[in-house]
Amino acid sequence: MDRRQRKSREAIFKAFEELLKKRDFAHITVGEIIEKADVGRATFYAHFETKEFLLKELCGELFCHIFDAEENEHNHRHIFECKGEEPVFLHLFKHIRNNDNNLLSLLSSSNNEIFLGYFKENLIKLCESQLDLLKGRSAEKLPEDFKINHIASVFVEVLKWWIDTGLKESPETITEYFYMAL
Amino acid sequence: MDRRQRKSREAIFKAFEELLKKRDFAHITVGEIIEKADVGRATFYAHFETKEFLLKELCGELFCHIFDAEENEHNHRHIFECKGEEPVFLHLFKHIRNNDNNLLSLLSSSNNEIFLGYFKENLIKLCESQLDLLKGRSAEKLPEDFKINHIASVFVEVLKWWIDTGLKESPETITEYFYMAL
DNA sequence: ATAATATCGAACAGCAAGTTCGGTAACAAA
DNA sequence: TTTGTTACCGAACTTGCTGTTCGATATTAT
Repeated sequence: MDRRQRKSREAIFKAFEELLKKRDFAHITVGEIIEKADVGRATFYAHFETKEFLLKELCGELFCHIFDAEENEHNHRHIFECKGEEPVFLHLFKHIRNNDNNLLSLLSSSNNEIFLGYFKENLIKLCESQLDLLKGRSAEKLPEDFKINHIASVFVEVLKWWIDTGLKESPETITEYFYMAL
Repeated sequence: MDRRQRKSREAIFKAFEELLKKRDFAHITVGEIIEKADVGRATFYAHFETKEFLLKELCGELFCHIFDAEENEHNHRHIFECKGEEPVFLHLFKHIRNNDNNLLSLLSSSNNEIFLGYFKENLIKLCESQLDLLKGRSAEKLPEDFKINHIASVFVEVLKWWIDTGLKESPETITEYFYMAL
């Protein structure tokens, strides 16, 4: 890809992320984005059809980097590789509190619902391999798709509570809360 | 209140609800609302500052009728009074499937996240009196505000799943699912 | 009957979205 | 280095929606 294209694209993404931390998505204008990114109006529309497509692509990159990296080549370390023995949900809580990929900033903004929605979508794929978490609980006999959805839902809701109450607990403690709530 | 005012207000609410069933809130225009409601543009703005205020007032009326009626006088039967012995959550599931107050239509539309958000807000007040649902479970030792939030969250997520999968279960069954998932 | 007021309808300014186009600068390949 | 291509700029433009204004009309309450 042309270096100019890459530069413009990156500048737009970066400006957009900055704005998303501080303002509702609905109230962000293309004018603000291109001013902060310092690119021309026509350039923006050469890259993205609309504001909505920009958001979609941002989320795609964001969660692709976090969740889909496990299918990559061996030279690329992703979120689930770093400490193979730790429970995957503890990993997630740790990386989030670390603000990796700027995720915490976005989940803490007024746009949290948007990003939590994308987050849950990707989480569901992961939860299909975690059904044994419900072994021995009253929930064990529920329909499979209900259980998958339930695990992902509880994770997202615990995460939301954790962020809303100011990240007071350690990742280890909040992981325990998560298991207890399941 | 002037009869004219009441008529206009009702017409606007009704038109707005119809549109909300079929279209994203963000893409509904004031022009569409007043055309469907058959009122003048100035009239709309005499009643509501913006589209957003209209939505807020609609939700206020909607959930006030459902949740806050228990503080009313005795001659008004609300959602929690009709069958005093039934569990309150079963009541809720029943009334929702009944499409009382048009709630199911709104929760099934593309605007479901908006209404589920308001729904959860109101549900939390109710859940403060339902903490004994977690007695004897692993979740019993969690912080109180966590538990309240958890019960409301699971209810909303179960409700969402129920609607998304086409209301295939009876209210009784889905209530059991809810208790098993807690 | 009278005074108050809600409505209408049409026009208006303001703003943001998305398009167009000619000129300029950066790029990649020979 | 030269040449053809491509991305960018910037400014002007159309379009569509928002929210306001105002005089005229019809409805309401007293």
